[in-house]
Amino acid sequence: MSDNEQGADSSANISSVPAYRYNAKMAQGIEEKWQKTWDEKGTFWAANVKGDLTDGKGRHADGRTPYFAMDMFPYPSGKGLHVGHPLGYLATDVVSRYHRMKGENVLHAMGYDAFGLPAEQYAVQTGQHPRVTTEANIANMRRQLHRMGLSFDNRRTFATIDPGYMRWTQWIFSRIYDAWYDSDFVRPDGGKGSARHIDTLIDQFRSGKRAIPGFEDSGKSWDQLTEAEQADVLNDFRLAYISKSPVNWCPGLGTVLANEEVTAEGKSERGNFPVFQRELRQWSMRITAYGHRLIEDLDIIDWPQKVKLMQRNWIGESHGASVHFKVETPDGGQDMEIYTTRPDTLFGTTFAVVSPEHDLLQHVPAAWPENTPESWKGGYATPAEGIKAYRLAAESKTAQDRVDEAGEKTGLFTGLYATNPITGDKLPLFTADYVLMDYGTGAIMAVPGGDQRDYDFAKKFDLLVIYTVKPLPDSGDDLANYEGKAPFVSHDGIVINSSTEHTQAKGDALNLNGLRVNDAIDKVNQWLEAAGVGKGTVSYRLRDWLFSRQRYWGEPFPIVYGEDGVPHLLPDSMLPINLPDVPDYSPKTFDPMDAESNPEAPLSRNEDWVKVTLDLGDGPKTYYRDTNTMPNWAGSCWYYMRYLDPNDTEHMVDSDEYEYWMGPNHNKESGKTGGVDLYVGGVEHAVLHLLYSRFWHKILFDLGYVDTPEPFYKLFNQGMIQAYAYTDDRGQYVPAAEVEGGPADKSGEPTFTWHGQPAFREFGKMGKSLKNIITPDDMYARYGADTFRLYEMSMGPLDESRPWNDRNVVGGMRFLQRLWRNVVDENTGEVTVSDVEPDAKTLKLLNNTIAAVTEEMEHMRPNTSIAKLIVLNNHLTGLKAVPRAAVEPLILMLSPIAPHICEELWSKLGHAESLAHEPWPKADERYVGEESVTAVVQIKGKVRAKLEVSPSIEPNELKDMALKAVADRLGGKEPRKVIVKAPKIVSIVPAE
RNA sequence: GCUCCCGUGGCGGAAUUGGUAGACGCAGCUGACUUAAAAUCAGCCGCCUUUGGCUUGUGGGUUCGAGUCCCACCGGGAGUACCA
Repeated sequence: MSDNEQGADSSANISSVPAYRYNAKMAQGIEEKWQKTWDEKGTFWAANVKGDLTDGKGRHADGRTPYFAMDMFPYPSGKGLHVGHPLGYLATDVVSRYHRMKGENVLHAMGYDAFGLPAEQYAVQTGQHPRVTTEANIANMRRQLHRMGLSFDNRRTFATIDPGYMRWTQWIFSRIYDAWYDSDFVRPDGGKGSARHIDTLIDQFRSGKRAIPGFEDSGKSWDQLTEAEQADVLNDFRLAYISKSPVNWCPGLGTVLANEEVTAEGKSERGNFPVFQRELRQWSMRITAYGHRLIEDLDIIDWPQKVKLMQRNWIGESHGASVHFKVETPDGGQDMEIYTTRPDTLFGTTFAVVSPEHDLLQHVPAAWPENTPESWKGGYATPAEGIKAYRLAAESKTAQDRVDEAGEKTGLFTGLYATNPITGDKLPLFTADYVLMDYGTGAIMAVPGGDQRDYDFAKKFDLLVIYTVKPLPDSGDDLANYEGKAPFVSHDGIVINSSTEHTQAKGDALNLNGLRVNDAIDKVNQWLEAAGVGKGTVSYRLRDWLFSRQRYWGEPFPIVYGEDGVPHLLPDSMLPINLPDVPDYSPKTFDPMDAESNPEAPLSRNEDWVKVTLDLGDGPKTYYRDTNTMPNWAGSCWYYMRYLDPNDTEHMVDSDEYEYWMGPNHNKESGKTGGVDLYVGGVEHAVLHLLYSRFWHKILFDLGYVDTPEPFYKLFNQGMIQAYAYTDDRGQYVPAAEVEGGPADKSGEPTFTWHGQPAFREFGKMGKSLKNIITPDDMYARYGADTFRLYEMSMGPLDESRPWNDRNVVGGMRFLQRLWRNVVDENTGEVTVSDVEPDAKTLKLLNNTIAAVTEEMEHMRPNTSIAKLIVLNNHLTGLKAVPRAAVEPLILMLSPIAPHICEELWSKLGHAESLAHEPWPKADERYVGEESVTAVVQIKGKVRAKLEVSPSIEPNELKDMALKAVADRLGGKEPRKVIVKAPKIVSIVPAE
């Protein structure tokens, strides 16, 4: 290849710009040339241990350490990328290139999450089939990413919509459907509880080892049940099951949604439409079975604390007790089970509350008991009448209403009384909407002396308040500070007023007085269990994962229903189940407030597809396909494994490849946990994708398909790139590119103008409507991909958000130009480096830079790496001749960040092979460190003198020098104290 | 309300276990080169009342020494919300 091809700039001949200056145009030529070379030579092809990826071009895996660096794969939206999107991709690319140079076998690839709402909505907008628009969007995104020089193994790319991929998504669903959670089973790793094949459950039913729920007293054996009865029993155990409880119905989107997709305000995360609770038959996944393990295993992975905390909070494990209260009802009494985290406060319970949906409310008396205070009746003539009205009012409240009114308690007496099992006290039973049906048991014991909500309620209805915990004696706090004003809610306290001595309780005596709260909880739990009225339990906030959507653009379920409505799993040989053509693939949406509307799946519009004749082992019969589709999270739950073995038609992933790339011993950095070595993506997936993915992985682990319990060992959240946007004086956004900066005003604030009018700056996201979008394509045209990469990597720490500032990009460009000039004569294009030995100072700087940059790269700090490389380059610029022995390591160290220009310079320096697999420079220990250091002499912490000393100076020698240097300040007096930290600091405390 | 994170020059940001605050870049200023400009190169560049003093959101504390540790407050961001 000739230097002239990309070096000569035709415009340079007219102006005075040197012919071989590194500028945008030259960068473009260099970059496209190297991208082509990498593609042709398969430079970034990672070698597999077996299978058809072990072909000639990739280097063979042979014992090299594997390193798997992965990005959260993107939705190919129609808008294309802006400069904020690829920050994480650039980070993983820099890391991948660095590890490749460390001699590791690096797996780095990119796929596309192409099902789901964004792709479908874009298709609906443009009136084209989703497959057409999705594939066009993928092509455009692939082009933008390719132009960035990302070092992907392009043989391993795929999209979730590919039939060869979707087949395995459906296959995994089938495995989950055919599994149940055996909480008594001891796993090979020693833990208790495991997913197992549904046949093991059937065996337990058959053998009588486990009673068949619902048929305990029927005397029927498993084989005497009808097919429909069996299916119904199994449904309650399967990990993928048809839910019978209320689900989130979003009429505005025309689909049901998972809890994770509903905001705190009760709106859909996408579109912000109201969401209603409706009883609809929908697919659900039993993620609650894994609640504890999903929390527990956070300890063995290297994730940001923030994300771990968000997952812990979302799962919301709380330890408490369930306690049975007897309730006197007209029909002879009912049992009420309550859940509490503070069983130690049972003696402070003065009333009880059930949620308005609670079953107990069907057993209320016909009339109010005598002496019922008027305020408890809510103005209603009978309990039943009041409860009906109260329930209706509670149901009509949106989640937002509940949030707004939090603190303002409402409620109604039920006419019933519950008996406290410890004290024997008769407690009035209320219903109130501050008790939620879907948490705990939907019923609580109210302790106004120890809980703010119960206290508020007690004040409103004039109920008794008893304190059963007082502040610790040495806390400086006193119960008198609370009485009549507030509950004492802290766990740090001493139990009081809690003994059966003066009560009518049955069973053994119990005295909690004087105990610390946690000890009292243990003691009371033992008592409850012994008395048979309760026990310690664990409760979760996490709900099962609603898994079906009424959408066209998703994976169909591998399920058909017989004429009798019994579901049947289709055999693996029938996979994939492809999407049919339908007359109209757009979702059926409704008035966003129409809670009574019913979902209508687009797939149901193709009757020929829905109704099929199949032979499922007992002769041809008519079946009806499930017309729901899976949520887009399905495809992204397991894609990381497919990169390992993308073309396998026999397995989801080959077990030897899994072992090599992700197994428990694949890489020292991931310890024994295994998993993806580095996973980079936005924090917005903390409780969505990352929770679902862990859940699926654990099922596959339990069932033996993978041998590591966690999918992602190290997680890193990149920050967001923010941007300035500008408005005119009417508040309309104006194009940011056309705004000019003005002088600072009187208060020091900068001013801005747009075509002469005043403009106002605001700060936030990059977006089309804000008219401040800058695309990678803009950057390629103005500076080239290397400068773009350099700028994004130098902006600051990768995990922090920061503003894009167009003006600063030029700094990176200048650095690359200076590096170029250090190697190439701008006018002639000749290589100018010298083969002379570097001088002592250059050697020092070079080796210190290598040591420092290596350290920075290990910790994913490209910003400080770049700063140090600039220092080295600036030093070389000042030399008469640039030594090859100094500039070559510099080029190698810069190459992960600005790979194209470095490849070009490397080849100009006479190297025939790409530098992608060149060994990372190693610092020569003889030249690391400094000749002399500046020691600082401080008096009372203030710098009073500086001394140039040897790094190995003896502390006593340094002390003498320091005392001499500041002798005049000490006035001849002996200092009170001298602290010597050789060779950097001498700190002197003078005499008074 | 609760929990977590973050506050450093005009701007983006540096600063091992507490040890010279402001690396590197942008912007700005001076000079060289140039008819001139750009580019490039060499310098300067926290603030003030400049032999010195002050300075990492504010006020305290611990320490010989605090951007870093502790307490309180102010400001910004994120998560979460009647979860018993």
